[in-house]
Amino acid sequence: MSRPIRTRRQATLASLAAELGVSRTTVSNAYNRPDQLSPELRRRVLETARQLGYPGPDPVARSLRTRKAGAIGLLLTENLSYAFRDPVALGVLEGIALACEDSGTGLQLLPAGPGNEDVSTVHKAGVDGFVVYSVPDDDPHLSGVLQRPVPTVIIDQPLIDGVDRVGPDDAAAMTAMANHVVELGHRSIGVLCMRLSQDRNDGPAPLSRQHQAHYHTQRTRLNALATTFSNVGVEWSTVPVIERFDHTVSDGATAAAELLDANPEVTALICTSDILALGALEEAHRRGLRVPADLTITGFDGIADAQRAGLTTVHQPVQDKGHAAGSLLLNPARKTSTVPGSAQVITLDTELKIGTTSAQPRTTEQHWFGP
Amino acid sequence: MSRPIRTRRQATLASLAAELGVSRTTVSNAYNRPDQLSPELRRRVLETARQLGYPGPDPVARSLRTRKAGAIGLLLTENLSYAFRDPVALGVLEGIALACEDSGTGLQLLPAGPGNEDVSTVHKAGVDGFVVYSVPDDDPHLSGVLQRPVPTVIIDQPLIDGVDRVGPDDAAAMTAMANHVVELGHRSIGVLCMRLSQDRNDGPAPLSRQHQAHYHTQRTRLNALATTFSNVGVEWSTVPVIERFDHTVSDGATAAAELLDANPEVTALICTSDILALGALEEAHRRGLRVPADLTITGFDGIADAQRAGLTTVHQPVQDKGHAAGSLLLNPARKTSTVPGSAQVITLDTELKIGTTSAQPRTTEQHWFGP
DNA sequence: AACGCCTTCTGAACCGTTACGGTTCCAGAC
DNA sequence: GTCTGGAACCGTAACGGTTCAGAAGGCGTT
Repeated sequence: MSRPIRTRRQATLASLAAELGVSRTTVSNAYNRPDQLSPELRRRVLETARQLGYPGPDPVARSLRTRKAGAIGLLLTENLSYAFRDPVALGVLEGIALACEDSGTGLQLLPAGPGNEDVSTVHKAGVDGFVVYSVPDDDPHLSGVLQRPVPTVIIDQPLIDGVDRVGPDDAAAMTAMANHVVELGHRSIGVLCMRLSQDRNDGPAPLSRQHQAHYHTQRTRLNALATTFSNVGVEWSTVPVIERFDHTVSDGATAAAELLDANPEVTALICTSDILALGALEEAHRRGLRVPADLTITGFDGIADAQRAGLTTVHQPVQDKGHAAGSLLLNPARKTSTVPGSAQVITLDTELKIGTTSAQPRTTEQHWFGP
Repeated sequence: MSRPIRTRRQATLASLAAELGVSRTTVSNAYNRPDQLSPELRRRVLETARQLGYPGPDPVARSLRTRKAGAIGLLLTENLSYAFRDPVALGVLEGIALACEDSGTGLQLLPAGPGNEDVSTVHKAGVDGFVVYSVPDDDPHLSGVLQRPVPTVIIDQPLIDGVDRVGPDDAAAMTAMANHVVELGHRSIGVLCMRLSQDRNDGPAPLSRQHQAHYHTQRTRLNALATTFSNVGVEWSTVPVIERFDHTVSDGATAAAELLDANPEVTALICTSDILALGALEEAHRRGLRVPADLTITGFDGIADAQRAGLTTVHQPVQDKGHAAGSLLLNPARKTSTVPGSAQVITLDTELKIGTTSAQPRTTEQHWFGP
């Protein structure tokens, strides 16, 4: 197998047509509509193309004319290492890719990492639509995407008027988790959460920061916790919330350490992700705390490692999430998208999974206060 | 934040120019070469663009004119689930993505799974180059890629004249591993290998199949084993080689079971991948065989799980491999590519890692035969 | 002989942009 | 008062296709 000889200048459909003495239309038809010309002529066209080293119609020129690129873009404002290492992100990515494969569409990963302030990559991407994942509310790349006259689906966050969205009902899911912890009797809790904004803040997240968080899902989950616990008399402003910028197990561990050092009275640690919870679990073991006897730990996401660890968590179908987003973008339901305000929203089912890391608090004396 | 009102027909650079009473060139310059026009006019252009809902120059038209798509394609003839689950594939993918991110280039995953006989996706991808990974010698998508007048880099396999390649020296690496096993004294060995061809064959791979394997790296690794062991008097045709189509730990386990059932005399199991070796390890434990006392097991790749398991293996830098391939494609070294036969080849270093799964065979009587 | 129909092929418009090689204008030098 | 040089802007010609409305010719029907 060897590559065709590159002629002085690449052959084009026009030069091929000239060589054959037929019109460009005919050559085009030879590739795209075989029924529009005689088999004999088609054979000749293809044969001559081979001889001239003509590689077939140029995809870009075709895209310009047909207004179809045959690919969708994925906007992910994260380091690639995150996308390829985090189980949740990977599941979502796989789901999107699967949807693309189903419809024979390419999936273009856009280079829009945190260090990249250059929005032009979004403007330069020749794609038929965008999936947006794991992006803060105020990301400049996102507004670049929204300017483009192509359909867009946002996964999880942010929630933007008129733009399709796929995601779980975070508020309901976290409320269910909070209720579980409340019903077990915990009133002294701590929270570990993921990045709330683009500016790094590894440490306590005060109320103000919680409220103006640029990551919608984190904000929503914290709100759900705040509401539920306030309803049972826990003053939310006194609940310690520790934030971590990076999302690794060891970050979960250091966050748990930080929280337990400052608040040893805590009986339950609610984490907004399984990764953080797994780290908390490690730290608890390191301290000789028994889980759940001494400390209840809960997660969010339902990743495989969490299941292995018996973590009490909220399971969400990450692969389905990606697949739903891809399908929404690629499928003919698109036709209605011209009607304003008709954005589609797909809400995914979540499931509260009670594992072996949650139980009643050991000391329940504090509940016998009261009137 | 809300999307701009879609006018009857999308505004174009030309209509914007008409509206402003300037030439299209000027509008183009407003976006691409701010220094070519006065700040005041530029402001007016951008302002009017906003009013008209003009989203900036169309990326596809721009690509046609500039002959740059700003993205490269990744050809991977595998199920996406493989790409996203297999640690080696994931590492390679990450490396490629990192290289793309460095240069602000998009990475387009081409839908070319095993079920997809349609080569047109390769022809329709508007990209500036291709990275090819994990593709058999005779794959039709590959020849489609090679026809395209853009640079291509192949990772690992196949080896094609005049096409750039990045990969380890599989023969040398596997020879080193074979020597290690030979030096330990093993003469009765078995081999577990990955898919040799597109047609599924879960079972023994006879010599003929080994020789006409369409996966170059597997062929090379088997050849290295055959040569080394032949040199010490082991008749290669009697060495059991068990093939698995899918590449999972449990496939490794069943392959090991199959091999050990038929050849209980085997003292060392050489696997052409860590995943298979990890499966073999499982199966050995299931049978109560102690590793390495009763059975030596070796892998290939050096994935994280293998290190954790203490596997004796060959480590290859998978992420570097992807990164090297991406860089080779994207960097200006491209200029020399017109000279025929000047394909670049990057050979990556490998390292034999002796772990705790290889040792001398327990019964060495058989060595005391001979003159 | 006129008519309609089918097959096969063509001509010209169009997709939206950027590269290229200008022209125009005006301030400042001489 | 002419010349010069740079800044600002412009017109034309691609870039490489697809598409649609027909033209030309052959053939069967009435």
